[in-house]
Amino acid sequence: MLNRTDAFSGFESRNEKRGGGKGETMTSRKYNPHEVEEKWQAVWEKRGMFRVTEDPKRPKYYLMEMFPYPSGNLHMGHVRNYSIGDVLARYRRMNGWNVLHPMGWDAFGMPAENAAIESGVHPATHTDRNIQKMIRQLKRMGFSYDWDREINTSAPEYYRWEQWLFIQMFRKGLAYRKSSEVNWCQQCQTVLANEQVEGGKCWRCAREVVPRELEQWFFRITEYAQELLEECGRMDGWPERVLTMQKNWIGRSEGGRILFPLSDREGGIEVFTTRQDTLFGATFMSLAPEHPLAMALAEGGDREREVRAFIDRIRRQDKRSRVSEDYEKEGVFTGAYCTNPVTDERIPVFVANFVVMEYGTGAVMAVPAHDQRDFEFARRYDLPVRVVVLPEGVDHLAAESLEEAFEGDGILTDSGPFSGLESAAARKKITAYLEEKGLAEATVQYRLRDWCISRQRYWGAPIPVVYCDRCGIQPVPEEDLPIRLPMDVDFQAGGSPLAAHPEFVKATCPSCQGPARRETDTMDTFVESSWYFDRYTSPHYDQGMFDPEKVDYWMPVDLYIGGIEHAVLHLLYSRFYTRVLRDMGMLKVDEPFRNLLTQGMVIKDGAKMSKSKGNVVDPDAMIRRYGADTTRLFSLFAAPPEKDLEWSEQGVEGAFRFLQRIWRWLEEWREELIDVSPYDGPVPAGEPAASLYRKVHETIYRVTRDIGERLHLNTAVSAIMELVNELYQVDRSRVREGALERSVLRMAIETVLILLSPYAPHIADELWAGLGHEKPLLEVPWPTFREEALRKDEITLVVQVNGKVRSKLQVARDLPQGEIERKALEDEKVQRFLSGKPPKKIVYVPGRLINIVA
RNA sequence: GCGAGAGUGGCGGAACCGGCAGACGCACUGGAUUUAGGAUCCAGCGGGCAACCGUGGGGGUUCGAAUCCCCCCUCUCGCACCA
Repeated sequence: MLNRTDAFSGFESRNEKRGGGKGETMTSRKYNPHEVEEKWQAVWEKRGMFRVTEDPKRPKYYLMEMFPYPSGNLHMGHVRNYSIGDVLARYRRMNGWNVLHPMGWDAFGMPAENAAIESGVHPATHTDRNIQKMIRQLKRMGFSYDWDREINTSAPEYYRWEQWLFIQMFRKGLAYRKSSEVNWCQQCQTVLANEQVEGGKCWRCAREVVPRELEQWFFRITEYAQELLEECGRMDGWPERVLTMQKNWIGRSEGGRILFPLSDREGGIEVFTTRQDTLFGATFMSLAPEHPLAMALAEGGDREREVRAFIDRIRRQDKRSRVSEDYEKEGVFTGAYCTNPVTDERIPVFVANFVVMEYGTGAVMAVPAHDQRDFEFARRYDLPVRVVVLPEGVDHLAAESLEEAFEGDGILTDSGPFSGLESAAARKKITAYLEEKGLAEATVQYRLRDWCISRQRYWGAPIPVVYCDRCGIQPVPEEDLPIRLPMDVDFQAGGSPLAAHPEFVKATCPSCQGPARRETDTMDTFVESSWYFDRYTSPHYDQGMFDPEKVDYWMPVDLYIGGIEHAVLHLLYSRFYTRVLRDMGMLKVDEPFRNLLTQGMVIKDGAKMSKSKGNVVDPDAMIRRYGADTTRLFSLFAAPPEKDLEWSEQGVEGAFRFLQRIWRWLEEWREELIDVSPYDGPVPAGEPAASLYRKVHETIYRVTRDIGERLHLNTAVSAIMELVNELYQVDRSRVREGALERSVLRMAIETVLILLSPYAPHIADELWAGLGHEKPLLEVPWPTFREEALRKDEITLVVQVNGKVRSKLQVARDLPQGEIERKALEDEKVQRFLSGKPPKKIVYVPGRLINIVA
């Protein structure tokens, strides 16, 4: 363990013998972060400084960070995320905004339940204990949360409204039940979310996960696919990267559905294709092994056994390896044929391992000449290849000598009346032609699938429905909400504890009053996080999900900060939920998050911190050794927010040194400055006062812009450091003789403290109070800079010859161009590089440089 | 394969809209102070003796390019038999 005195050793001895040198004796205090931080945290709490209410007189600013799962341990990723948020929240407050900055707990989820299975501690107890621990950690970091708005998603007061909304969604058909294939762990006897399957294995017991067909609850997110996609194009406050990921995830393709009638029997096979222009080249059909017709077509024929064996084999294969890159394409002929609707040819129907049931119709028209997969398949099984699209400028392609499919658009050939058309036009015409015959329709296909929200787990919000043998699925009456999780459950039995709880399962049908069976699945935890930002606006409201007036005042969130790992799931679900609530008349906004900041990971030794790599840095240890201010400061200074941050112990030392440097400077100057008021006027006459004054205003300008506009939190720290370096250059004797007024010096150090306060609020408040101030810095207005202080009377002009810097000129800011040119040409160094030749051209950029072209 | 982002000293990173490359910090070196320093303060710190050369490599536009354009290389992330 680190020794606390290590960090302070410099002070211990220094303090003993301070006071000599400059003829003064003062008892100086050493910087003890713990003392300072705990003191100020208590003051802030006592003043209730972080509480916020609606205020029509001030502009609102809703800033939040993604809430954590209460694991019981704050990690560096949290520290970074919340430090970024806290700087911005404090900055906005000091600039006059009414800032909502809440925190809560994404409290449902598997880890608590797994802990219960292993240790016997109830998930609720486990979760509450963890929350208490993390609250202490967050408070110890000094984050400015309004704790009165704390949300715990596992509280019945919260999930009650989630159940309520579920019922509304059920009534509108937005929540529905269907059979689907899910990840099933045989060891744990439960469904696993996709993100809980690691490399095809259960993340807990490492047993192979198998697909299993189960009835599940879904939310109809696909209903909003088009709107969710379109809005991506207008969300200028989100990183392009995230929008692209969402667009890809939604995955819109325009195409058509085409019916291939079956030969020798009733019915047909419907395919989805984006390449209607290649229809004349479709020489066989491929079905997914899961396709209902796959087995049906083979049944009774001589290929039945072979087809069954193939389908069984493929379906047993792990889904993951089935979609891997090196998966070899194979298939089996079903013995059946269908008819190409434009050529009237009989084409064989295959079952192919690379066709997936989940996309389109689970059936693909195979065009080997123009699709690489079909091409490989055709070569392997010796199926005909027919070229029907020629690349621009090519008038013939021999199918036999083709080495790969031509997948581009081109000019149609061998396509009956459509030959000669361009691909794009042909797609439309061929679809229209078949539409008339009732064999096709133009459709849009999305990759996005409906959101499966049921989980066969205990620690989640119960889905509020009952099953009645007579009346079917019945939503629970609203007055019976919340459907509470029973506490007396057995976790050791395996399987879902709710299903094994007879009193929970036993229910009455709200329709016929007869006996019914309660749903024992719980909701995906992503459901809770899809609306918690609405709930923060009125967390104790008990008449509905949230108070309509308050939600209208605060929403949308002005800035949302979190990790990129939620780029699709959580952020897409929240966007969906916001629209559902809007369409129910409960919200007036379309989008929940106006601006999104995705912060980078915290890494150590080049890798993400993880227990298995043994490179975890514990925030508690950092606080113990350096304090919260240093921990915050380093995590903000070492990299810009969006980039990954390499944790460096030496870097942390540097941040700690910087804070000590400010502390020490004030120790040395306090007596000189204690009775002085800060200078508050125009640029003072005479040096060094004017220079220091300018530096102060330049710093205000830079820090304000870096935090407020550019979100470059790291460079703002650099700017403050520069100002502090400048303060260390101040010559005490010049102050004594009056060349540098004490008031200017006082203004400078006060500015340092104000600008620093969002980053290191405790030490800033301590030193601020030490200067005699009563109010904490959070209640002090942010300083403004004077324009005229940024304009220097005398500027350094760069002099280039042929684009290379050769000299510099000190000139008056408003010196006319002619004068400047004359001075530049007279310059000795310039003359050397001109070697007597007259300049061909002179480029003058006012205030910046002059370039002489020889 | 497709899409996005990135490549700058020994390291983390600055450099706004094309105008002094390397701010600030770390590491390192020297000095001061000190019984001592792994503390503090001050100074130095891309390469090269120099002319000069330097922002992944090559070309281009421009008076002038880390920044804009074209080609290539490398890395990171996302998607990926999507029909």
